[in-house]
Amino acid sequence: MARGNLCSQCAVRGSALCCALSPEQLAAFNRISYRKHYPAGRLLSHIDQEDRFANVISGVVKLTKALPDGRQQIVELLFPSDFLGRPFGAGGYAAEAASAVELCCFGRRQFENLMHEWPGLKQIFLERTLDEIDAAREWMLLLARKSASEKVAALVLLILRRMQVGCDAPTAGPRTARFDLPLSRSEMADYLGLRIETVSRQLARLRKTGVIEIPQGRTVVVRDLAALERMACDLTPGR
Amino acid sequence: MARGNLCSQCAVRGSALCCALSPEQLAAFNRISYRKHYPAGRLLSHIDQEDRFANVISGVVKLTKALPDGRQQIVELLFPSDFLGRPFGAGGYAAEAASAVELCCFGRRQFENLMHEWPGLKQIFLERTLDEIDAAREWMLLLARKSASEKVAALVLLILRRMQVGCDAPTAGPRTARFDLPLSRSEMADYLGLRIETVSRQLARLRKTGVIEIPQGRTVVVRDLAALERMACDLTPGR
DNA sequence: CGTGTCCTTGAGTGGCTTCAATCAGTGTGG
DNA sequence: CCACACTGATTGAAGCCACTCAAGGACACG
Repeated sequence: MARGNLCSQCAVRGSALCCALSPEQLAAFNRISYRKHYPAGRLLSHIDQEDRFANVISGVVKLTKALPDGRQQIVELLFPSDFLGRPFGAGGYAAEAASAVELCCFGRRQFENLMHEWPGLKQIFLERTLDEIDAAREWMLLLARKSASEKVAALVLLILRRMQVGCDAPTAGPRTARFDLPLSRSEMADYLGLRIETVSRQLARLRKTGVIEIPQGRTVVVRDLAALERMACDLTPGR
Repeated sequence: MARGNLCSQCAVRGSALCCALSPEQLAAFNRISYRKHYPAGRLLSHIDQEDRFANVISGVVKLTKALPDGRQQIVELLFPSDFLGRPFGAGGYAAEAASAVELCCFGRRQFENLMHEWPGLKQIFLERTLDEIDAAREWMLLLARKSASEKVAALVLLILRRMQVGCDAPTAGPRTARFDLPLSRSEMADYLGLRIETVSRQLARLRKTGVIEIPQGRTVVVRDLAALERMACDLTPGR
């Protein structure tokens, strides 16, 4: 729990909610926030229970919903600069660190008050929330209508896009890329509405057709990005 | 297009976004809004294209997303008092009247400006948007993890709950209810991620087990609400 | 009475799941 | 250093649920 970090030097300064804050506001925000590290697999539910919210600084967080009988579904993946928490209401999700995670934490009430004091903050929070709805609906389309192979291709593409933001952002992305999946096969299945074996088989299929390589467990090399986009029925042209 | 309707006497006065408005604000809103009727099946996309938003006053509107090859999915159903439109961004949905619909329309820019002028409006809009996310994620769980019979039961339950709001709202709902489905079998399938034949078969199954009756096409009588809730894996106890 | 739409029902198929075995990688203890 | 256990991933075989294709019924309309 390291306080004293300077928000102005934060890795997600320009992309998280805080990008809407003036220097003075940022200084005020700096005073009420603190950083915290979590290992992969750690439950973050206490974040909600202790009335805390957070920004993801590094790593990936998964939000899951479950049925009483154990069936479960990841309903969102949070990447660096994403917001974690459910203001003005309950929630009902479980949050868990999918990889090692660094969070920027702050009090629920404090944040809600700041939103009322600083209209710019509420505005950008609202816009992000609307974007989240768009993303959720896009995923509904995937869950309901896409085949297993389309689903897996779409997920690889999603991770590729979200991970390479920040590291390097060439105007026109490269046609090939290498990265590590932040999810286990089981988590991929939980996000895609599939079984782990199906995910494995579809990844093998992508590998056999030369679209990707999997030199080692979680490492993926995209050989043919265009083909991957085609297979994913991707509609969002390189954001 | 009937102007001159009094917002203060509106059927959804207390439940739509406008519930956050003071009498003066409501009067101002009254001046920029007008009512419009649409027959079932009419595309409402122009609402977005003409930079207009709306509240649903009566009837049901469906929001759909589609893949290039024609596969499509209803991503949300809008009931009376729900908001139609996507402020601060694109959207990419098709809106269509599922039944005969009456809308309360207003200009996009005007509404966005009002949100900036009246913090209470923006606040309630934000809260509703967050609720929509919760609903979308609940539906993701359904689409990805529930069986066909669970899906159909959940949809009947959803419609039952959303339709009986307003007409009669006993504290503890009755254990039996009768209503008309605002959706065709085809639309039910589009919302549940199923085929029309599967929906038909599962409805027949519910009928044969005595949980519901279907005296006529779209008319449903729920005989055993508790059983229906059980079959739907329903988690939200009578809201 | 014919035509169209919507819904139902049946038969057969296929894609994903289920069950099960194997493999690779890692850590542990003798 | 190696045997062993354990976890995560892969692969195979069999089964099932929802899909596909197809026919027929119910009802409204001209």
